[in-house]
Amino acid sequence: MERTQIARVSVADQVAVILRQRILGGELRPGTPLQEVPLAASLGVSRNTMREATRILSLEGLLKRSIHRGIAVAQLSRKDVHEIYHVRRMLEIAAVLAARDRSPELLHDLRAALDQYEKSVRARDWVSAVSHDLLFHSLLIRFHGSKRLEAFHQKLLGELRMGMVLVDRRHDDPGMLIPVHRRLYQLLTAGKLKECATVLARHLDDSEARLAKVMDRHASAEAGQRPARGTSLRSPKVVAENLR
Amino acid sequence: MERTQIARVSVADQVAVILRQRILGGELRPGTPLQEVPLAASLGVSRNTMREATRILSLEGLLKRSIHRGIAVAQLSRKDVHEIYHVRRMLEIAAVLAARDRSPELLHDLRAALDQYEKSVRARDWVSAVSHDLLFHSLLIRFHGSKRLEAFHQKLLGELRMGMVLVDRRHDDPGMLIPVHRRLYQLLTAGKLKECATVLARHLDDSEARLAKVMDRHASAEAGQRPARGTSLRSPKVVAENLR
DNA sequence: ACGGTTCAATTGTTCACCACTTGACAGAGT
DNA sequence: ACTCTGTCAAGTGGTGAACAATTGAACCGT
Repeated sequence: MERTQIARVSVADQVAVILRQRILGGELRPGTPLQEVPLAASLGVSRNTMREATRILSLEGLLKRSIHRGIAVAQLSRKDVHEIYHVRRMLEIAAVLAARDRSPELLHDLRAALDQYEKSVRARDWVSAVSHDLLFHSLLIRFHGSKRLEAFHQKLLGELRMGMVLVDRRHDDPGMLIPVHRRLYQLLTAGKLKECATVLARHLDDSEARLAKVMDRHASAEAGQRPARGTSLRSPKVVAENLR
Repeated sequence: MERTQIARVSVADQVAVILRQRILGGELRPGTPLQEVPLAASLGVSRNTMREATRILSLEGLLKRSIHRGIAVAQLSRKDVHEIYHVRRMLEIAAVLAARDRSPELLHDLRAALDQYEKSVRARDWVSAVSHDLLFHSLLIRFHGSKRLEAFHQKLLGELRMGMVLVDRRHDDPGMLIPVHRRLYQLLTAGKLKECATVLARHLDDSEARLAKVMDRHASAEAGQRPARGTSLRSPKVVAENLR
């Protein structure tokens, strides 16, 4: 029988999904302050429900709550990026090395992610390309056979993606990564796990370096435009000017 | 100046802390159904605040929410235990191997945890003993230098501890683990990381086996007392009988 | 014994309200 | 001009009461 999981999710969860999409999709950029009342109104839910949703996302690390000061989309520092890549290296390499018993379906999923990735790149759909790039890495984690690790890794990728939305795709070619991923897949199916691990390690190093570079460029460009202290969460003046 | 971080936590967070203590301390046993209204009333907070707290704990894995069906203290299966130990092995062993640059303060904290552990065992304070046993392992993770890994590991230990509260301490001697921990500490300070890692691996295997054994015994004992299906979350009959 | 119906209990969600904190602003004092 | 201080509006934290939706036990007729 087709076990179509009936949509049995609370409104708060759905709101969290929507906000997550907007953040990860780059619609809500890091640092953006959010106000409960307008946000709740814009989605047609109550303030309490919105608060539950923001609570979820703040525990995921996508939003940052400062008590009595408001909520803002989280911002990744270069230190955060380095930390996340350190953990990714450990988890993903260990996953590949643990891939002795690789199920056909998992390999099939990897293949599908790879194909979708290439397809998106050819179609110049960068958002979809990044998604399938990261999906490929998520699938690697499944070799561990641990739901908890999968969830944790997914959370890490979510945070990382927040840093990625900043990058200017005109100066960065996601298509470059196609051959590496394809190589990883081939080595994996061939059972050459150690070689696969070393390629993966280099791939992650390279990936981190590219992201760090683009973040540096972004940070220095930003420093010229904004005050050094960063924008405060509250800004009555702006509101007042909008009312005029 | 003394930067005493002023307690700046929301009520919901404090409620979460209290519930966490009760769950981890064994006061609220796995499977126990919780009702929002009485629980909120017992702590003197509103239902909304209590819902925020339960949301936090359910995301931590300590509570399990079934929509419209209520909340219950989560229950660990043997499969969960195995999974958690698999992840622990990976994280903790990697941490030890990464302990080339071991700071004196971290070593000092490890030493302190060790001492406290032994002290608690001598005082027959099992709850405190378990706490410091796990604290020792948490500190190991700090060699990674990653806040995110620390938080994740902490979450794993929290879940694990929920399984531990079931064990009957009369049939299990926590003091047995003292020499192993002491050995780990010695090897670590001596810089014999590889040897330390193998000892740690065996320690974790042993630890898992002991917990699995005691959980099996508990499960079979429970099966004789309760209906096979497990208790349902709602039970109006009981309430009605209490009112008579 | 079986299958459908009723119904009270509980959770999900909304709403209105108040307390408290924050940060901008204006005026006093130097 | 500069700093300090009190004021004030905006916004979040938290409460309590209401209503809607769902569940599952009890009931009922066959």
